[in-house]
Amino acid sequence: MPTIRDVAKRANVSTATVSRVLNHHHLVVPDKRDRVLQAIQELGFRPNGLARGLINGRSQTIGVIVPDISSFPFAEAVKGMAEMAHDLGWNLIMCSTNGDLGRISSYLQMFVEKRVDGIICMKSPVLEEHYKLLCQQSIPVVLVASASKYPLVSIRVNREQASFDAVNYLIQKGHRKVGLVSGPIEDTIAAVPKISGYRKALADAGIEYDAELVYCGQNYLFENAKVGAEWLISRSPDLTAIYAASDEMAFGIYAYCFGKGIRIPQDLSVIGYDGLKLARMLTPPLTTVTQPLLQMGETAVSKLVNLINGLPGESVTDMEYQIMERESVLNLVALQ
Amino acid sequence: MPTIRDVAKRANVSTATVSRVLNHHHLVVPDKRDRVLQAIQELGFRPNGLARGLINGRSQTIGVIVPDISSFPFAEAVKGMAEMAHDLGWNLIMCSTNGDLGRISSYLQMFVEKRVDGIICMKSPVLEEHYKLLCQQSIPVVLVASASKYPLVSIRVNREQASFDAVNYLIQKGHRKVGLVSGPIEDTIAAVPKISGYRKALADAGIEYDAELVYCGQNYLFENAKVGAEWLISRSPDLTAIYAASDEMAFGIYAYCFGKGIRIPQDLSVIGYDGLKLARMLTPPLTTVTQPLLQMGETAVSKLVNLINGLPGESVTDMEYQIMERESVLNLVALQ
DNA sequence: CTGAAAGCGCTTACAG
DNA sequence: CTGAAAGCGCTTACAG
Repeated sequence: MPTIRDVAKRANVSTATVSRVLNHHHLVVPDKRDRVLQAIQELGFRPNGLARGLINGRSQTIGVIVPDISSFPFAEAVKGMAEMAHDLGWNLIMCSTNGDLGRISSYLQMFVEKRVDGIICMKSPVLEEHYKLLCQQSIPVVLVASASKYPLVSIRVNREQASFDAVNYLIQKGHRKVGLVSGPIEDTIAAVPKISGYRKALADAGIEYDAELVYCGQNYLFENAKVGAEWLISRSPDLTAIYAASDEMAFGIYAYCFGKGIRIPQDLSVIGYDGLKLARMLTPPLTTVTQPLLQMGETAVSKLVNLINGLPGESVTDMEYQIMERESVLNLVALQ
Repeated sequence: MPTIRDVAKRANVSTATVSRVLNHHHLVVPDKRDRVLQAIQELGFRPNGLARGLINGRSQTIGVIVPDISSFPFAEAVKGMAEMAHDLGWNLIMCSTNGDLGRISSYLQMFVEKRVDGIICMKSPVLEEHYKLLCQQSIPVVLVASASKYPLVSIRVNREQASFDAVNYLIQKGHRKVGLVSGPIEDTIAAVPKISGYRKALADAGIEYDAELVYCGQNYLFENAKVGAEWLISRSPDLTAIYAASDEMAFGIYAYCFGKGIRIPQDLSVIGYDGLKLARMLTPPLTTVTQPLLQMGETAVSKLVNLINGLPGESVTDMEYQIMERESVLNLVALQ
């Protein structure tokens, strides 16, 4: 593989000059510049990014940690990151913890060794040891859909408010007995604020909270939601609506209802959370709290690049969400 | 950030000795080894991967090109890659072409500059210019679910055979009028062999081919399949089964049928292709040709690492697929 | 077993 | 505007 010295020799200049051409220094005389460019062409020379990184102290690389790349919401956000990274000329090193939080430390170590210029951490906790390491190495971090007691730049949706709005939407449509299929109560980042928004909306409408109407799953997945639907409906056959903490869970509720001959929305209204492509594919199309997942991924990268370049970033960015009205919620008010 | 010299100074040895400890050379006297280890601890030293890569000519990094990370099948395969990469101690640089094949060249260039040790290319064409570059730089490549006229190591499912089996399965169940919702005919990698398997299965059973029973979409997505279902059913109301070229397309057919009151499988049988998590979630659960997507991703990484280490690899690995029988195909034979 | 020294491929003051 | 030289942080023959 040709090096900068080969190019220099062929163009009959010094390696310094070649380097200048490579880095678009404008103080190279046109004649030499052309010779260098031509030599680069002829040799098929490609600068060694490792050597560049070593000397510049920059790798043009961003480390990304996600819990599970194949999970629907993460996959959409990661796509946004990949797009923005491409547009801005950065690379992404992708790491999936696959539910094993212990891997976070080892990935962080690896990021340090690889000298990534910044890190995006999606829905993964930043513990004290992690935070210390990041500070010590002074690597900028952007959190996505996560939370931390440390002052890190964070991009998220206000889950409590969004949940409030979702449940309030159901209430406005005349639903008084509203079930919740939630994620695990231990998930303080996502499950707890959603439950809290649910409770506030009820309280706001003067509806008493009923623990029998809240099912907490082990995760946010399909199978769990089927169990949750069964759990809720068998205990409270008269509920008219369910708020699902994820679109995939809403899908599980659909499947359960279909099996039992329960019609959506005629017999049961469902509202989801996430705003996946999937939500549009359901029959009937799912009304859901839509987070701009793609855009969150894009924003994460662009904010991180700003941080890397020394620009300040506001600590928390609340992204806009919206309740995407489709056909899974019955308007009881209109029926009266 | 401390360097190897700081460690050496603190441990009162040479940098060479520190390096030996780092690389587990067993010819370091225990006393010094311990001092070095302790100095590393105290300083929080982390070797600079860029410097190591520069000198070793290795970056411990694999470049991955996929058409769209957020697409269901790719996301599952990428998860497999990430898992195996983690287990084997490699990093993945992830690049999504997002349908723009022109990006392949620029990603390849970037991979060369980053000195990746190998490349995985998923369902993306390797053109002459790409192949030349790869040979010239002698970077090992593994193709996944792709095809190439060049002798590259390739991991795939025999799509023609799998399609043959899928259609044959329908025929065995008594279906004689079988529709096909295919991807674009220009997709010689995936669509053409599937169509060819479909035709062979019909021919084998003595059923005449009918062009009115084949719909070619623009892609493999949900919306397209709805159009396809409409197209097929309006032309041939008496067809009893449809073979969908992707699970997502099968989902589209489900949605269309649901809207029209066509029951699956009572009125129409559907068989899919891919074997996504999604297939299990449908109602009724989708019978589908299941490719081991996760495992294909894992295999891609492990084979690539072998190539990088100079071990030979057989050029084409046909992965096992299976027809996962669920509940979307009616057995007409049993009904007679 | 271990250290001094050269070198991986690049960039950047420095002097001219 | 440009070249010689030093240096980024590491590894590895080489000699001892």
